[in-house]
Amino acid sequence: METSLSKEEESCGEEIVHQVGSEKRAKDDDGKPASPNYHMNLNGSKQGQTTTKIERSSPESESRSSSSAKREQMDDQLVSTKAEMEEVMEENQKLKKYLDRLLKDYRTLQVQYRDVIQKEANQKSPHDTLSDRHDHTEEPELFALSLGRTSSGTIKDEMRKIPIIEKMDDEEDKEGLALGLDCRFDVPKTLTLAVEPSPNPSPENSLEELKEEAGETWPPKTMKNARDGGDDEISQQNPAKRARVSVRVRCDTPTMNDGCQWRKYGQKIAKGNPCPRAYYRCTVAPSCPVRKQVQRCAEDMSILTTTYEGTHNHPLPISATAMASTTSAAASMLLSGSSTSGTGPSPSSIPTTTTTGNLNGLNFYLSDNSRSKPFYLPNSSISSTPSFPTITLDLTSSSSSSSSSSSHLSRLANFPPRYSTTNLNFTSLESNPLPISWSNGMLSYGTQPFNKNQSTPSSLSFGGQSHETLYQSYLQKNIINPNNQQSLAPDTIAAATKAITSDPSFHSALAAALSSIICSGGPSASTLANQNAGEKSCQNIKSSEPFPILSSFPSTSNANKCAPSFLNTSSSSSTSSQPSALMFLSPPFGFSNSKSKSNSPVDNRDNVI
DNA sequence: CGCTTTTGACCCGCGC
DNA sequence: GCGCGGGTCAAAAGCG
Repeated sequence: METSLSKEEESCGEEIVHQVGSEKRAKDDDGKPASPNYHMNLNGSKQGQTTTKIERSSPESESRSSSSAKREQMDDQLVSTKAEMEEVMEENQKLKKYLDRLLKDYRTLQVQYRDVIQKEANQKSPHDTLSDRHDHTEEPELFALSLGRTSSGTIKDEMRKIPIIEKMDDEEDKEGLALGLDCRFDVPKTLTLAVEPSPNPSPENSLEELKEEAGETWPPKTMKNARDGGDDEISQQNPAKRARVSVRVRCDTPTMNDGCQWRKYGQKIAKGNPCPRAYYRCTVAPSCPVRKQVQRCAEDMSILTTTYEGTHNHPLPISATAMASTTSAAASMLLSGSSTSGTGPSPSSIPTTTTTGNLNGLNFYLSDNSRSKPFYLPNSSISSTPSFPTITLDLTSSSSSSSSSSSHLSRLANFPPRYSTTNLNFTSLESNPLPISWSNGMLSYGTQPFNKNQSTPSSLSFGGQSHETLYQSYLQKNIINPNNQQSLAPDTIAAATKAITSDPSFHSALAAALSSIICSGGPSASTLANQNAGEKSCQNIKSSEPFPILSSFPSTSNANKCAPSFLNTSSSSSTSSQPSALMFLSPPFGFSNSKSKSNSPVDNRDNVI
């Protein structure tokens, strides 16, 4: 630096350019002031955002006055910039807090909804109550294969966690940056809640505890025990209780970016599918037990199936928490499916109990038997290995198709699930009275067409009322209150779902919660840049305004490689003149702009998957 | 040099 | 008991 400055002095003659902080050195090199004429570059100023040049031509008076005027101007600029920055930071803090609250609300909704489902199940089979099962087996019914959330443990355990979560909230508020999906709400006394801990485990929730809750360790007990001959706890564990969440998306990239970091540890040609199945484990934390399998669909190579198993025991990137929420919701549906005895179209040759229905907009396909495999392998046989209940989020159907649900089912008929799966087809029906649809990673809400560039949809209004309040009031009115419990159809989960989802308050709350996910997500929101992008997408939110539904679908050209197919199969592409999607589920479902290599682990090297 | 991917080997559970 | 298929390990290779 010094050398270059000296050279500059020599070369510049009378005019010297140097930086603040080097001024003295430059001036004293020859013992004299370097020059009466110089430019002072404030580029290295602490603010780092204001660059101002001060030009002093000569010691004449008019030059001095001009210089002082410029100094004043610079000061004004500095002051205004500082004020502006403070405003922005303040607003940023508000937004973060607001977003945090919305995420918590979303968690709350999930928990309470699951509780309703659980109550339904308990009512239906009083001899096999949840508490009984817990007492006898210590195996939680409220499993959440939630990738970052654990709901294992008894209800009492979960209840004990509530103060912990609140404590974490406080800590997060202090930090002002953490965006957990934890809940904070007043627990109704009449409501038994299974509150899932934050993906950011508190010290009280040690990793070991989380592992125990999840019933998992790494290496998985199944392997560990088998090889070490260790404790036989796992052998007592019903493998059917270990759920998986499978996500089917159309994706051209080797893997979909879900916000986590994965390391490939194996690849196998599965029977019935020429495409190899890749095995990944989470590398965000060394001891994280979460694994995922990635495989292309045999009948449609553009469909990528990603199956998640396990629960993260570490804080998750924001986009990963979005996925966690999604999978958690799916796991909740899986739970409901397991507690639903309805039977539907089931291929005669396949020992599958199937439940189909339209849960007021959620077209679901539930199938259940003792064996489950996450992948549709049309030419495969039933697996001989024990497996886990699997819920499949089919995001490949086009919502533009008016018969999306039936087409989905017909496809299932053509390629029946040889393995037990629980499939959720979040595809809208035109007759859908509840304007929630979710297809190809896009979740739409509302009946009014909504331009994604529009920041505030008319169909959504939260007013000044907290959706948390709205939902809780609804719960009190229609669900929690035992007097009104009969307003729910007692024998079907569908009725419960319908009752919940048909309520406008729930609509609002759900929309807000999901929007919060949208804001928190991004194709690679684990990176700071994309976190900023995610925050950016939320910057339109004013806490005093009705919650705007944002289009957070990446608009950048490198948003994701899957976007084309993704958009092509959606009724609400960003270029559509009549978009129906009010909310775009930001890519927990990847569509990666693979910033990190580990986010697209197979990358180009794997030319098969 | 450290991390990740590749890939053959190995182990296990299940059905026959 | 054997074979099959799924899942994982671990050494070697690749990559930045």
